[in-house]
Amino acid sequence: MEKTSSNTFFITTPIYYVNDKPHIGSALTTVTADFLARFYRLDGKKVFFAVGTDEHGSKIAQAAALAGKTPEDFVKILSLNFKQNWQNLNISFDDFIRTEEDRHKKAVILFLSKLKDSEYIYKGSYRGFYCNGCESFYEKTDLDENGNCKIHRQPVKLIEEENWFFALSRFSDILKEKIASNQIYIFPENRKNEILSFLNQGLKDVSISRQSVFWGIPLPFDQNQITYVWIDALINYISIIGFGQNEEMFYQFWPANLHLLGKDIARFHCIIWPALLLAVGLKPPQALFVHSFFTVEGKKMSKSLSNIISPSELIDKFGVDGTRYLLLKSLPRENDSDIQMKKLEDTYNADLKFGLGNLFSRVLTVALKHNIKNINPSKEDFPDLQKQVIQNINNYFEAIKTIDTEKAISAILHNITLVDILFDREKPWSLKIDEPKLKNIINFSIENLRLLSILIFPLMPETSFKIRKVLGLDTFEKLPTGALEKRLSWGYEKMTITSEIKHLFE
RNA sequence: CGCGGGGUGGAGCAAUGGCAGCUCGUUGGGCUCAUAACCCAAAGGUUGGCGGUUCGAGUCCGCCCCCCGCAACCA
Repeated sequence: MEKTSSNTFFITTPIYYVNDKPHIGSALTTVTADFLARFYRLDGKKVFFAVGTDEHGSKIAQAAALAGKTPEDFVKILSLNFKQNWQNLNISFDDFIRTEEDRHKKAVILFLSKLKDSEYIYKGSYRGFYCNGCESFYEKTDLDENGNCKIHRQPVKLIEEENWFFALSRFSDILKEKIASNQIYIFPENRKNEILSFLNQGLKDVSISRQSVFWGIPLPFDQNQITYVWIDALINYISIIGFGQNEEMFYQFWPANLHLLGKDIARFHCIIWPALLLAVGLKPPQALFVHSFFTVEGKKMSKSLSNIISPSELIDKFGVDGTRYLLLKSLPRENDSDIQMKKLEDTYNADLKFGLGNLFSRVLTVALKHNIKNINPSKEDFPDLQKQVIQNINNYFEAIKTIDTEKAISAILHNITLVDILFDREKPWSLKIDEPKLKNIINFSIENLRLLSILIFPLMPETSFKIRKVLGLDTFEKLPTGALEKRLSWGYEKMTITSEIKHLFE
């Protein structure tokens, strides 16, 4: 079945496993998704932006027991923590799904029933190394040099149990074809190539259930087996838009336009998930963006190194918008990239405090010094520079198509520089009030600020609003189709400088 | 020889075979409207190594060295 509307945009982040805390990695994915969601709302799309938490599995059950809580109470608190973190980062999600919610469980049960009805499910046996302490299975590669569990340093047992299997192997060719032809568009390209080369080796079937786990969703056709958490988790992408419960909404948004994810979970999303969907007759997602990881001061982020940076640490230092900006500018695409506090501070100062912030102050100070409050930009205000501004805006749009946030930001910075150069060249502060050039300079600069306020909105919504308020402009989070282009045209509206100037960034 | 990506000034990146550029940082100068801000300039490179093709190679070819990603149920 086709999507019922071509104007919708369904975008997701992974649902985060509640056993880990939110860190700058999960914040990175989430902020990037928010940037896109906000952009597409401005661009006239009907956006559905989904986030959530993954709450099942034996690890959670153990952690809950350790904390002396029931799993239900335990995950509720942890899930809320994620939600609050995203709210703190001003994430404009449209819905937040928890795998413990009834609506999700219902969707999982329906999905698995359909899967069972397909010819792709069979019973087989699963072999793995079982650690009593962890109550979970490991692969050989997960064990330490003595073949013991890394956490408990205890010997593990090779256990074989009956599981239900999904015939993933039968999807190799169809997936290859769809990915190679970009019907399932995986990018950046290196990730697509990786997935394709993996597919070329042929796929093995995967087990979709566990016997030894109790915290999860029982299979509808075998109550003794619990749905394997990954299968459970992936289904969130359809349960959140009403799979099996709200058909109208579901077909409005499915297939997803874009799944965002980190490279660690590329396989599940690029192979297993599309195969599962195809098995039950649903369309695979249209696009998957796989980003790379941050290292911190040259080292992998890990609990054992205790070098994990939390979003709140960055917010304390750089504010919400500053944090969003720095994450987006640092988004690692093809390769991992290194985060260093010193560098983040440098970037914050150069781009925000002394770039955008300083520009805002100097432009408004000069305008008010000459008592110019009413701004009416025209095509005659430095047409050569206008051309460059428009070129940069085009570059910004192009960059967003490929989720190249660094390039999008670079386009914004270029427009800031244009005004700084103009000021230095024309020295408006020294001009007399009746010199016609003065008006052109102020017009150009303020109009550029207006355009910037729109361009930065998806990145830094609060800062955008601050600028607009001072310029006497309305604020908005979504626009009808085609309206963004109009609003980005030179001289779209008159402005009146209304309030006192405050610094944008401290 | 498992598959794939890459090695370019201190950092991050860019260059259909045609003067090796951009952003940040550093240094010097200018300016003083602006948040020690802004503008200009300079320094800084044998483009990982060796060889080859070519009038001309970061770019093409061969060999070598080094880094990184992926190699399945880690939720």
